Parts: sequence; structure tokens; C-alpha cells
Amino acid sequence: MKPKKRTTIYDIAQKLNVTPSSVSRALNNSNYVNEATKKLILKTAEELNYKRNTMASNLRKGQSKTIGVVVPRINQNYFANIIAGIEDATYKQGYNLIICQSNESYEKEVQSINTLINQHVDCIVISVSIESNNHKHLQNVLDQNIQLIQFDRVADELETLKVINDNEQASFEAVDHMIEQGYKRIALLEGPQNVDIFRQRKKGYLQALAKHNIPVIDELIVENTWTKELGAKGTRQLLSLPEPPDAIFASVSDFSALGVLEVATDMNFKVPSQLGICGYSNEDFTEITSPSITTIDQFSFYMGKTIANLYFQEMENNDTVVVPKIISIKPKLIIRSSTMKKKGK
Amino acid sequence: MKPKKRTTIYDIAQKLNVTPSSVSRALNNSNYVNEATKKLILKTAEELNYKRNTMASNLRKGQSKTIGVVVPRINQNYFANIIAGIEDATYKQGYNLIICQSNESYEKEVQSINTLINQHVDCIVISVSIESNNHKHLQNVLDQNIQLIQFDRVADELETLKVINDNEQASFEAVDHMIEQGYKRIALLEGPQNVDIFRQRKKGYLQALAKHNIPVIDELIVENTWTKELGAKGTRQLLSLPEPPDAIFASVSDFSALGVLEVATDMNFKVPSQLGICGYSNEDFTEITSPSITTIDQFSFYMGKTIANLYFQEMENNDTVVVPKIISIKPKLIIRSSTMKKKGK
DNA sequence: CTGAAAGCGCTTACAG
DNA sequence: CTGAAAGCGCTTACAG
Repeated sequence: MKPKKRTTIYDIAQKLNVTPSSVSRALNNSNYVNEATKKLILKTAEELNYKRNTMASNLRKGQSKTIGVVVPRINQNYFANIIAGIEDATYKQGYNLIICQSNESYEKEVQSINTLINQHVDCIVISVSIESNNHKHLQNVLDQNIQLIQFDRVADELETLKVINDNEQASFEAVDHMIEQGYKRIALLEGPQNVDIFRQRKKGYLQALAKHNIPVIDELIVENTWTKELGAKGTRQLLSLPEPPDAIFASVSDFSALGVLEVATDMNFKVPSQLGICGYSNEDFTEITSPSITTIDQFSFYMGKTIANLYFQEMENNDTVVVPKIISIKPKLIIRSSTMKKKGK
Repeated sequence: MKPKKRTTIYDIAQKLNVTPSSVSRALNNSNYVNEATKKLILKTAEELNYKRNTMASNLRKGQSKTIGVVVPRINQNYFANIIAGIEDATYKQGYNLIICQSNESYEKEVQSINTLINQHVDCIVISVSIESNNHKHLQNVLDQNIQLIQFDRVADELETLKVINDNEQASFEAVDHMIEQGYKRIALLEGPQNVDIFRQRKKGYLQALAKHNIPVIDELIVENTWTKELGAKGTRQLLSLPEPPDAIFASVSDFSALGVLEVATDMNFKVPSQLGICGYSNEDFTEITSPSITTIDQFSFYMGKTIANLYFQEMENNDTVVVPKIISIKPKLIIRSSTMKKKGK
């Protein structure tokens, strides 16, 4: 493909015997152009199939109208919905999205951030990877004066805009609900404790136990249960205990909860009568399993829109009005069959 | 946020008393710089926290190292995986992805394409929306000398690179399998016939019937079954017939197949003994339903990688070697419980 | 190996 | 309302 030269404002200017300045003005719908010539320019642009070169325009204007998004995985329901939500809101404002996935790798996350900085994006939206303990790269974003919005998994110590879920409260409600249903030995599949949200979920779990004066039993708390397979493995371990739990809160994810359900079925534990199960995230499939799985909805699409709108607000404000720096969205406990011990299946 | 000025190559040049040319050369690892000064420049760049301005660089070089992707929906498993696959392959080559979703709207698709053209992306990857009958906007991409790769839902008449699935073959195999299992009245939930892939799937269905000398019964073919709800609606209609079908091929999507399953369960049709069900796409949930749903896997992540690599090949080739313009990936029939009439549930 | 200069395509103060 | 000119930050032929 030989890159045939595209039409520029010079081509239009030449053809009409006006200056590029006027063409630019017309194209930007400025008032400082004669109405007649403006129309003529617009018409000619159309004829010559003119397309503005956004790179040039942005370079000159010192902005990019682009938002960078870094997520652990694009092809995970929760993140896909976040992105769809952001896209939905930014699209209307003429913004573009550059998407990067960290694949939960610290190294790739750093590299993604650098790419986005080089691209001069106006804003970077990120949910940090599990591997990321160090946040120099995020500090770097701030140093470059790029707006930074963290969501879901956030680096607490960095003072940035944040859109989060109240994980602690949601987890508390989930476990509280299970206790109310009559479960007495509730196990926890927990996420990596270097990540904020997983610490919070554990807190909620502990809080609910405390409220009901239920002792914390260490052997009922299992680490490293991230995937379906790991969730299954943890469950096998739990259900083989001399005194197995009568409920499992897969606080790390619905995928993990799915592993729980499969092992439970396999080992002939009746759900929910012998074993209650609660997951996290309200993945589509939780509604479809049998029994359906109780879980926590995070309103991901809405969260995406919120993130985008937060950015636009911050831009408009220009430091005149103070905007809240942290928006917490209350997730919702979705009670399904897998924890309905009382009311029967 | 007052945009504090970023470090440019001029700042580095000034500090070291060399010209911007040399700085640029050093930064691009050119051989035409003294090794010592190169090292010095690199070190200083680091110190001053220099970040290249990709916009400026690209403008000058007349490329963007950016690929635009337009899909109907980001938050649909199939497309999310395609995107993840593309990202995985392009990332390694230092390319960025700009993502747009058409939301199945023609208008938004056109607008997305225009944005991408303005951004001077090097390549546009698209799966057209259901609404898109007109393909002027795609022709426009070609006219601007931008590489265009269509995938999945393609505009046949446009001579572009294409990565597709052999929908006809896969559908044939699915229906053939159902017939082998002993189903005799197989209904079809079909997709919009203005879209290529849905026409092909119908063809495969008809072909399988023909092979086994089974007559085509018009009332067993239902249009407009896109979503779970519409699939359910179509199924209710089918199962209420005086002579209802004994199997339903939800060729349009797994979501539709899910609707079929729910209505069947509701109306007390035993699956698979009284009613066989086959979907399309191998969405995660098809493995989890009870019974699990037979479906067709399209290798979406792999398709994404293929798309990206096709682009890179085409770039390298530079018209010297001829590359195949259409890559067809053979999907795989995943046989699960919902069609296992013979071998029992 | 290095510098001076032009230019990628646009926008915008400045002057009239 | 219009033009001439400078400049966004970089790269790259050209000359030495």
C-alpha cells in the first residue's frame, strides 16, 4: 500500500484561493469566517473527502481527547462492562479510548502506563493488577500532570480520584445473610491480601462473624483461590476437614464460587441444605447454575459511566468547585438459591 | 490542573549543549551518534523524566502505530476475547488499540469509523453491526488507504482482508449431529438474514436436512431470535405447535439457546430426551447449565491473534509476496448433554 | 559523528 | 472577517 497523500487544509485553501487559516476556522465552525466562504469551504472539504488529522490538531492544541484504560483482563465480564460503560459516556464527548490489559502482570502494567503517557492521553483509568505492590508508575502519571482515576482495585496511599465499591459492607451483608440463614461454620476463600479490595472483603467477613459472636477459625480461611480451579482445590481441602464448613464465602470471585459448587456436587454435599455458597461479582453464569449462586453485584457498567463522568466533572471544575475525590458505589447482595437454607431450595 | 510543561528533546539538548537532532538520534538508538554522548543523553532523559511525545513523532513519521477496532459490543464474551487476542499480539509490536463499540447501530458505526480515520490509525478491524446494510463507510476506509480487516460479520462484496469462521460447515455439522442422535423435527432459530454469517448458518442447516432427506418445514424456522428473550419467545411459539419440534438449533447465539432451555424447562419438555438444543459461540455459561448446552466454539481469542498477525504480515510483505486475503478458521462443534439423545443424559 | 533547516498538519495570537 | 507567521514536538534528508 503506497500511502496516497490525504487531503489537507492546504489543498482546500489552494483550491479556493483562501488561506489555511480560514479553512481551519471554517472547519472548526468559528464565527470569524464569512458565512458564504465557510459554506464553500465545508462543501469543498466534503468533495475532496477531507478528514481532519487529529494527531496534528491535538499536537497543536496540547491535548489528545483520549483516555487510557488499563485493566487486568479485557475479557472478563466485570472489566468488559466497565470499559463498555466508560466508552458509552466518553464517546458522546468525542473522546477515544486506548485499552491496555495488564494480564495481572506488574511489568506489563508499567509498560502500558508508559505507552499511555507517551500517547499524551488526557486521563488514565486503572484497576491495578494483583502483582502490583509498587506504585511508582502511577506516581509517574501524576508527575506528568495526567489525570489519574483508580477504580475497584486501588492503591490507597495515592491521592487520586477513585471509584470503588464498598467491599467491606457488601461482604458483611453477605456473611450476615448466611448466618441469618442458619449457617454456623462459614469458610472464607480469600484473595491476595496485598490487594486492597480483598483485605476489605475479609474485614467484612470478620465483622459479620463478630456481630454474631462466632469465633474465627483459622483453618476455615483459605488463601490463593483466585480461579475456578484454585477455588475447587481450596474447597476440596475444606470439605475434607474433620469438621467441614457448612457454608463457603468465595469472596475472591464468582469463578472461585463455581469451583466450590462443582466440588460440592462432586463430593455429594447438598447445596444449599448442607453447604451454602456465595460468590462475588454477579457474573452472568451465577444465575444459570443449579442451584443459582448468591453473589454480589457491583454495577460494573454504571461504574464505568461514573468514572467517565467523574473525569468530565473534574475537567469542567477547573479547581473552582471541590469535587469528592472518592466515589463509593454500594454493591448489592443478590440472594439466590445457593444460600437459601431456611426457605428451602 | 495546570498542565506543567513536559520535558522535550529541546530541554535535554539545551542542558547538554547539543542539538535536538542528536538527542532525537540518541533516543532512537541511531548509530549516528557518539556512543558517549548517546549514553549521556539517555541518562539525562531519564533524570529529567523525559517521555517521548508519540503524537509529534507519529505526525512527523506519517504513521500512528495504532489499530482501531469496531465491534458491536465490547462486553460480549466473543468480542471481548477477540479484542483480548488482538491486544495480546499487537502489544508486543508496540501498537496501540483504539476501541469503539457500535452497539449494533449503523449510525454509531459510521461515526466510529470516522473517528478512527481522523486518528490516522494504520489499520481498522471491524465486525459490522446488524443494522449495517450500507458499506460506504468501509469503502471510505479503503479510499483513505487504511488497511481494513473484516472479521466474523463481513461485508462480502468488499475486497478486504477477512478472518472468518466457516459458519456453514459448523452449522451443517451441528444439525447433522442432531439428526444422527435421532432428532427428526429440527427447528431453526435464525439470525437477521441481511447478515452474511446468519445466511451461512441457515445454509448449513438446510444442507444437513437435505443430506438426510428431511423436508424443510417453514413453520419450524423462526426469525428475529437474537436475544435470550427473543429466543424464549420463538421457542414458546414452536413448542405450542400442534406438532412441535423435537430439537431446536439456536443458530443465532448461545443467549438464544439459553432462552430455549428456560422455556423448555418451564413447559416441561425434557432435554435432551424430548427436545434437543444446540447454540452457537461457546459462551462460558453453556458448560454450566443443566443440562449443559451443545454449541460451537469459534476460537475467539485465537481469531483475535490471527487478525493482528495478518496485519503484520501484510505490512511486511509490501506487495512482494501474495498473502491469502481470507482466512477461514474452522469452528468446532462441542457436543454436550443437551443433544445426547442416544447416549442418554 | 554533528548541526541547521525544513516539514508533518494543524491552530491561534497578532495585525490589519 | 482575513492573512501572515509562529509553533506544537518530533524526525530526517542534507551538508559538512
